Formats: sequence, structure tokens, C-alpha cells
Amino acid sequence: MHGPLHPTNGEADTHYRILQAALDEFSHNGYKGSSTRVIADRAGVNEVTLFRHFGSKLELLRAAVEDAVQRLQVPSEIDTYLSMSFREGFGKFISDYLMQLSTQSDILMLGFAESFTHPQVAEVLKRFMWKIRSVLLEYFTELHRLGRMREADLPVLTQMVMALIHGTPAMRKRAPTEVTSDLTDVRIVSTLVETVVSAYSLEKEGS
Amino acid sequence: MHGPLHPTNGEADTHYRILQAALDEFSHNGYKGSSTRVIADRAGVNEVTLFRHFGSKLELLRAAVEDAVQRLQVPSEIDTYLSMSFREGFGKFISDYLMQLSTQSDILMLGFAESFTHPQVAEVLKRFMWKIRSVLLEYFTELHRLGRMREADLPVLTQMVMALIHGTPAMRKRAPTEVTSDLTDVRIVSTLVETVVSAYSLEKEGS
DNA sequence: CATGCATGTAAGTAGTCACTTGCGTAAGTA
DNA sequence: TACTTACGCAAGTGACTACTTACATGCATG
Repeated sequence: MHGPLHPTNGEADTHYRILQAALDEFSHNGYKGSSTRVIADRAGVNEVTLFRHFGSKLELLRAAVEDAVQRLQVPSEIDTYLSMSFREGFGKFISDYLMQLSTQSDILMLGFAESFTHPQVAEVLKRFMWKIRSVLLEYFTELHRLGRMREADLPVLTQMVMALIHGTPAMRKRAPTEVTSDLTDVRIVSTLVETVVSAYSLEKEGS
Repeated sequence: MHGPLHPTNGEADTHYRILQAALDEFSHNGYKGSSTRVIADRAGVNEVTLFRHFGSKLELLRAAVEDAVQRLQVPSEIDTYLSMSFREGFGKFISDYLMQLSTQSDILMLGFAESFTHPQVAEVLKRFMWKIRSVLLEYFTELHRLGRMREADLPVLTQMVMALIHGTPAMRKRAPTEVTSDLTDVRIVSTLVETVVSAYSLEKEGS
């Protein structure tokens, strides 16, 4: 109908530039707060071109979120983490995940905010979170099976860890300086790791 | 200028009804997504009356958020929590806090979402979170001073706990059934309590 | 050269938005 | 009765919105 295929032109990046501009605008001003006019301007493109590529504003949002999520690389090989100590492996998992989140935190927060009114966007994000959840749960399960971790309600623990990870960048955005003060994410992450390790590890300490 | 004082009429609840409707609309559809027309309708009031009371849509938002936050009661007497065991006291604190949050979670999530573009709204929320943070930090500090809690980076630990509490309802909203499955907030909270207690308590177990 | 394709330009449509103005009315107060 | 206050109603204003239509341009491939 309004094909995103431009095989003729070497300048196929028009599509991508619009996506990028949409991501920017949407994540800063929300869906209703962004106008196709401004998005097109920021992409250095005529507004008509935007509609030729995406058909509607809503479809543009969906495409932008999908594109962002697709660029996220979820840690999937738990062997890497299992080969380290509980502290090191878990810490690496968390920071790997958090780093992914922070690179795309704008669009994720947008998606979350809009997911209530736009289920199609919510669907994209749900898939992403489910993927991470299953990997983390598998990691915990394996640790426990190997006798390196105490008995615990692993699904709930997994959920808790994810809530914390998602709550961290959200809170930072919300209360930038005063509440967060100089507490960087790094310190929060290391505290989380220490807490979980101290509570559940069955490994003996000391390298 | 456009006074909210109606001393003459016993029906001073017009003001309140508009606030309530605004809260409803804003928290469901966001600021830009809500129209003064609909808000007035839901309040059973003419749109003109809305402007006579609040002057502008933005001022209405500010008033609604402020009103909601004002109704939140922050746990302030840490003695109650200190008189219990670590597990019981901390658990009570968390569930007290979470309960407050959940009663007003709609407006809080709205405020968070809009705080980026509306600093006046952000200010209101920042004050609320700062209050809770200081109480929790004081609770931890006192526990530690009493030798009932291990050495730890208490400000960061406080921050972590708050991030988790705020992340929990947010995640529930975002990924309703699938990711959350049947894991209620209650179970997550109790897992948080168990984890923190297990990691930091110096009290002996058993009643 | 001719065809097709991606884009630009100009103009317009139908709707919504926050917000205003002017006037009428009911009720309470002096 | 005279005045004030709170509200409803009708109408309108100017700006902005997503989205469309019609036409022109330049570039690449056949």
C-alpha cells in the first residue's frame, strides 16, 4: 500500500531517518504531544513522505518502538554467567541488561507510557521483557540445581529483580538530582548484587 | 483572579468534582490525551465552569496532582516499626508504603509520565518521594545503630528498595498477565523483605 | 529516450483543541 | 427589593491536528 521498499534509490535511509526522528519526538513529548509535521521536519523530510512511508501516525509509533526493541540484544547464553562466581556472574548479567535498557531507555519509557492506550505497542515490549525474564529465571534455576544457591521462590525473585532494574532508570528520570543525589546506577546495581548474593549464595567467599 | 472560593453556596463540591474527574481523565489518557470538554462532562459541569475554577488546563493538572499527593499519608513514626523484629517492621513499612502508592497509583504514574514536560508537577512528586526516602533511611540507620543490622551503604540500599517498590506497580501495569502471571505484589514484597532481612539482619530468628 | 520510482510543493479538508465572551437564571444575603 | 455569587448555555475564535489530493522534479534503469 505504502511500501517501505526503495530498491531503486541508494538513499533508502529516508525510512530510517523518519524512524529516528519519530523515536526522538515520541520519547520526549509522548504520542499525542508529537506532531507528524515536527517529526517530518526533524527528519529533514516532507510531511507527505512520512505518510507515504508509514501510512498513519499510529503505525509510525509501532514501527519506531519495534525498531528500537529489535536493536536490543538480550543476554541469552547463561553459560558465560554460570562459569563465574555467583557474585560476578549475577553482577555481569544485571549490568549487561541495564546497559541495554539505558541505551534505549527513552523509547522504552515512552512505550510503557503509551502501552496502556496502544496495545500494539504494549505487545512489542511484553515480548522483550518476557525474553529477559526467562533467561534470568533459567540462570537462577541452574544455579540452584548446581547447589550454588539457596532454596527460594525463583519466579518471584526473578520478578523482583526485574522490577528493581526497571524502577531504577525510571526513578532517576523522575527525581533527577535531589532524591537520586550522587547515587549512580552503578552503586545501586552493586548493592542489589551484594544483597542477593548475601541472601542466596551458597558459595564460599574469597576468590 | 478566578477564585475557588464559594462561601455562598453549600455546593462547594463543584470544585472537588472537577478535580476528581480531572484526576480520572488525566491518569487514564495523559495530559495531552485529555480534553477539558470531557473532564467537564465527567464532572457533570459546564466546560466554562471548569475554566472559571482553574483558569487553565495546566493549572488544573497541577491542582489535581497536588490534591492527590496531599491525601497520601506517609508513615512517619519509625518507633512503630522499630518495636517489631526486623522482618516484621520492615515488612510493615513496605506494605504500608505500597498501599499508599497503590491507592493513588494512577495519579502518580500520570505525574511521573508528565513530570518531564511539566516541572511543576514533578516538584510535587519529588517532595513526596523525598519524604518517604528520609523516613526509610532513618529507619535503617536506627536499626544499624542498635546493632540489629549489618554494616551497609544505607542511602543506596534505601534507594534500591524505593526503586523496587516503584518498579513493581509500574511493571504490573505494563505487562499485565503474561509476565506477571499470578505473582501478586504481595509475594514480591514478601520476597523483598525476606531477601533484605536475610542479607542484613543481625537478629536471631525464631519469634 | 522512456518508464518508473521516491520525493518535494502547494493547497486543502474536516475535525479538535483550549479558551473567551455575553447573557440568562437561580439562590442566598443585606 | 437590590445585590452578589455560582453556574448554565450558546456561540465563536484562532490555532493546530492528521491526513489527502494533484502536480512537478530528478534520478536510475531498461
